[in-house]
Amino acid sequence: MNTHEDPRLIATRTQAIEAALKLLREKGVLAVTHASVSAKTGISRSTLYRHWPTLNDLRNNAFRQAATSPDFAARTNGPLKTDLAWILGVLLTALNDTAWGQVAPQVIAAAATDDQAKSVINSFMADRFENVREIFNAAKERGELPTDLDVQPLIEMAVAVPYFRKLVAGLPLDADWLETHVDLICELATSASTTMRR
Amino acid sequence: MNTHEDPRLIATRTQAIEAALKLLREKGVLAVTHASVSAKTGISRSTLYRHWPTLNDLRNNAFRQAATSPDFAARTNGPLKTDLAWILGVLLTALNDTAWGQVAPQVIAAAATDDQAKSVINSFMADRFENVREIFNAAKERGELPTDLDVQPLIEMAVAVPYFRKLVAGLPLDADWLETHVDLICELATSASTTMRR
DNA sequence: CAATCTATAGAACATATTGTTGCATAACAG
DNA sequence: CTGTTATGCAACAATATGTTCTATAGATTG
Repeated sequence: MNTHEDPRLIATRTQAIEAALKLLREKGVLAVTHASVSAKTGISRSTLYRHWPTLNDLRNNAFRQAATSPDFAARTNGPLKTDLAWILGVLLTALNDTAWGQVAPQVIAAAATDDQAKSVINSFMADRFENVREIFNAAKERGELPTDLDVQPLIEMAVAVPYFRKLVAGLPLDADWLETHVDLICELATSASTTMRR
Repeated sequence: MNTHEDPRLIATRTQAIEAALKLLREKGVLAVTHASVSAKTGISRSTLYRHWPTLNDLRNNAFRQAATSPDFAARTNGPLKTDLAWILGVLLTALNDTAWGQVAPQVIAAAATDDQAKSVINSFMADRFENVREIFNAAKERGELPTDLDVQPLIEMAVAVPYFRKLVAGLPLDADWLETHVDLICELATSASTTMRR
């Protein structure tokens, strides 16, 4: 029975991933190679190849690490605007100030040609959608929104704009923008309530 | 005086770019190299290096070609909803069915590490913003919207969501989605008119 | 047309990246 | 203590990315 893994495996993995993430943040995807991680950790190149047979394997591991590091717990105390401002503020901080912000563009980049990277980004986004959905659902339960309102398009708008500004348009994410954005989403949620039912 | 360029230069450039774009669409960025373009055109590798000294130079040239191919002329006859549905329909078609749709993710990808690619995507997006802005401005002139309405956030929402769905979330762009999206943007434009002034 | 540039083709060379393999050594598990 | 397994090291191979040189074909100018 192998309930416990060889401690050497664990040590190699954790050290290598840590170094890979550091390289990823500081010098970009291209700087993450078996050779560079080897140099940074002292782990031999051949060992790294044994753990991650290809470059994409190695890099996607660093991607996953970056994607799981930010803390995205939603608050659902209400009112809607407060909760939305909170979760989008967390997203803003994550994009501006954490590893994920530096790494996300590179994951999107890799996702264009690599399925592992695509799965990293897609599952990350699914979690983000869920965070926002919880908030809308809580607003429904409090009676702030009608229960049959279709919130999916609202969720996408809430999350799409910050990513678009950061990744595609090269525009900044600051407090002013956030306030306007939250106002618009709330405006839309309440005004659309009269028309947008599913 | 050199008002006319050597026809050999022009021939080389046009053939190489055409081949590069084809490779870009069919096999992805990674397939665009001096060697592959040489094989496809018969132009010698050394000549290609003379025209585009680095891989990025070569690829960005193909990017620019893809970015200028779709036709994005805005219609501003009104009403707002009709014009918006038109321009976003053009964008939908471009992302689903043209070279740009296949290439855009790879340009975004490259933009993460390459400034030329960043400039390609940023100027492309600036043009898209302008298309939508014309439509809102026309609506203002017709009196459909108050003249002091701040349309920038609306423009960003209109354009951000399709790109986000395509590039980041891996969601489809279809007619149903388009209709909902246009409705929401119009809803927001008119309802926000009471609150969102600049 | 002749003389002179200029772009291209082709091949040889250089270097870095991305792995692969075999073997000795060190660490672990029972 | 004994077999098993992960690691370290060095050598090797294939490919990608350029560079440089020379001969030739094509363009331009007078």
